[in-house]
Amino acid sequence: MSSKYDAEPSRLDEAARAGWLYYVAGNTQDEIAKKLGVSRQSAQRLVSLAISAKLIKVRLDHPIAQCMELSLRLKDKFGLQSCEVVPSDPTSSSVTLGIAQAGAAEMERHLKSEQPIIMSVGTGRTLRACVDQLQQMDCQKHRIISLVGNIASDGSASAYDVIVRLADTIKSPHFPLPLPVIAASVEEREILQSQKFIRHILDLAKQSDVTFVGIGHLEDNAPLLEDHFITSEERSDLIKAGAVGEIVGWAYDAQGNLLEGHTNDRVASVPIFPNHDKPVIGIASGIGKISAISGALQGKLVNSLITNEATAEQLLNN
Amino acid sequence: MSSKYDAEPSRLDEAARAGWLYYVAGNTQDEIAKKLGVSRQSAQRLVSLAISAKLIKVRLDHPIAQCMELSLRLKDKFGLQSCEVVPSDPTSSSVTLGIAQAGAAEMERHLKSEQPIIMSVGTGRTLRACVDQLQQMDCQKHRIISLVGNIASDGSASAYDVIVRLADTIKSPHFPLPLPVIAASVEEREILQSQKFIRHILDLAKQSDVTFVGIGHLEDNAPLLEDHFITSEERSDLIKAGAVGEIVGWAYDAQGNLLEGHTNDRVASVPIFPNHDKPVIGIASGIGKISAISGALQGKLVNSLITNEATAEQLLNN
DNA sequence: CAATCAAGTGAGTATTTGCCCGTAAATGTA
DNA sequence: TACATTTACGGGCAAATACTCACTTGATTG
Repeated sequence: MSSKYDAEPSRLDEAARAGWLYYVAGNTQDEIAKKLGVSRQSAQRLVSLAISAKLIKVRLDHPIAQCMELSLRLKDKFGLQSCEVVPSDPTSSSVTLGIAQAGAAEMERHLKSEQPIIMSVGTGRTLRACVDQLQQMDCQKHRIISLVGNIASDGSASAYDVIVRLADTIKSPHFPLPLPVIAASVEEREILQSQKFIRHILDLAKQSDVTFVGIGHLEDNAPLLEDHFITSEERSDLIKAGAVGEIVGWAYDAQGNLLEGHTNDRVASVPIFPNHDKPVIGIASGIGKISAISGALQGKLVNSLITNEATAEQLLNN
Repeated sequence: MSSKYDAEPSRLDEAARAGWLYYVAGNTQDEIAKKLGVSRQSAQRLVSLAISAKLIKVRLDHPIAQCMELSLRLKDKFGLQSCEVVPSDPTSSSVTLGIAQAGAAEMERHLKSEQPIIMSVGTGRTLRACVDQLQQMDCQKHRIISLVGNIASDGSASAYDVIVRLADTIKSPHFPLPLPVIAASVEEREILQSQKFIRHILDLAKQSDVTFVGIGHLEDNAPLLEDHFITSEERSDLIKAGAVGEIVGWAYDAQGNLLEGHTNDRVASVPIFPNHDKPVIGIASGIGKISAISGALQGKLVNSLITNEATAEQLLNN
């Protein structure tokens, strides 16, 4: 007679119950307190725990006119397959506010497909925030591929381990790319990528039905730099060569042309091709990323975009 | 800035924006009012419009959520006073897993009452499992009544002696029903039930503030049969007459109508009445019991239910 | 053109919620 | 064991939110 149910319901279970009663069933905290047999204050704590534990996920399902307009104009200007613009909160400092929910919604849209699909993903803070907003699903028939290695130059795994977290949430078979982001040399990259199982992953990535990538800038606090995938010198070289941004490690200039040479000779990520016919969705926002996003759009490195209002406006004034 | 893209923001758009700022960005209505340039009251109206127009979608990402939704739907479908659905553990074969804890919790909730109460209980494996989960309490002011006799046709006491065990755990005065479950004849039932102290118990049972019963099926391995309260022939007769389940011995059909005649003429248990105003809580789970539970719910023989996820889903697909 | 009506607004008010803080229980430490 | 520290609890209160009501506006219509 021993089981996981014997244990008194964990605090999180209670929080889930309280959160459900509050947000879904519309009870007041007093009613919840009565139903759960606790004080009102405890009920309040449970509800707020449900929020802070990310049990509660809120989404807005409406094309706001202003954002619609921006989205249309962006599609027009850059020939995008699709574009979603979420409202900005001018007073919030969070970079991913709203974007994360929209990205998660887009991912879910694809994951709900009846047909088995191959979804490939990049990495970074933004994608990670999206994945954190995903709801639990059972997607055993789909396959998730990582476009980018997760090993830093010091051998540690990346802090923004998007693919593992993603696969965990949606219970999909997944294929991380056990490579450095940028190999030590051209030869090393060749050797690493010629391994049979790596070739298999690269091959799967090519068949992707949908791709989600973040867009990295190359300013002082470039993600590639902060995560120690490139050195400060390498960044300077890239800047001198005209680089404005990077996608899964591949650096490109203001027109979205992939750079020849420099670190691009050693990037071990899955190659990216402009003008892909399947959806390649860039998720990015922030004024610091304007030129990086603009470049990616101009070079058609991505054909879909999820961003926010403020960023969209900047992109259009560009 | 005027172009084909311009669309004046409709009220819903404003509502969407307000809802977004409120729920996603976490602004207060005052802040929203300022940002949208309207009064605080208007902001409040926009936010509530966003909810009532279903623009805002809240999800709870936790196994409990599923159960709460099922519970709500069951309440709706069968007009129940209350309904609790506990998670199913697909890997466990135990019928009472989780149910027992939930049932015990519900019992404790009532037993904690300051006012002296009368609680009546049926019998069976499920109720026994609930009672086994009860914590020791001191409930001398309450009274516990058995709804059903505990004597089998061979004179032995029932193996699932719920009431004694219950009273033992909570130290309450208790009133077992020293009768067979099903008398040998209509006359015998009359004689037995006319005894003064039996009448007293039946009378107490009528005053019950809360009632807990199991729900028995009438398949091959029907509890009534296994415990030798009825014979195999009697079961066949019942089935032919349309019986799908029984509560404290009273057999009923798929619509929850108590059968006329058959063993029901001789059942010595406390009578049960549909549409009771006090809580009558059925505790049952298992796919084998679906039609029995469904009948009990349709006929309002119980007005509250404790079951598990899998059973709840079946009941709703019915 | 006045009457009617639907929809929206702000003021006022009741209810609900968030949070501080002192106390009590649980947990960790010597 | 005794003591320190953390954790949880509930009372109380100010802030935030929901609701009611009387009024305005503007469109519709007989």
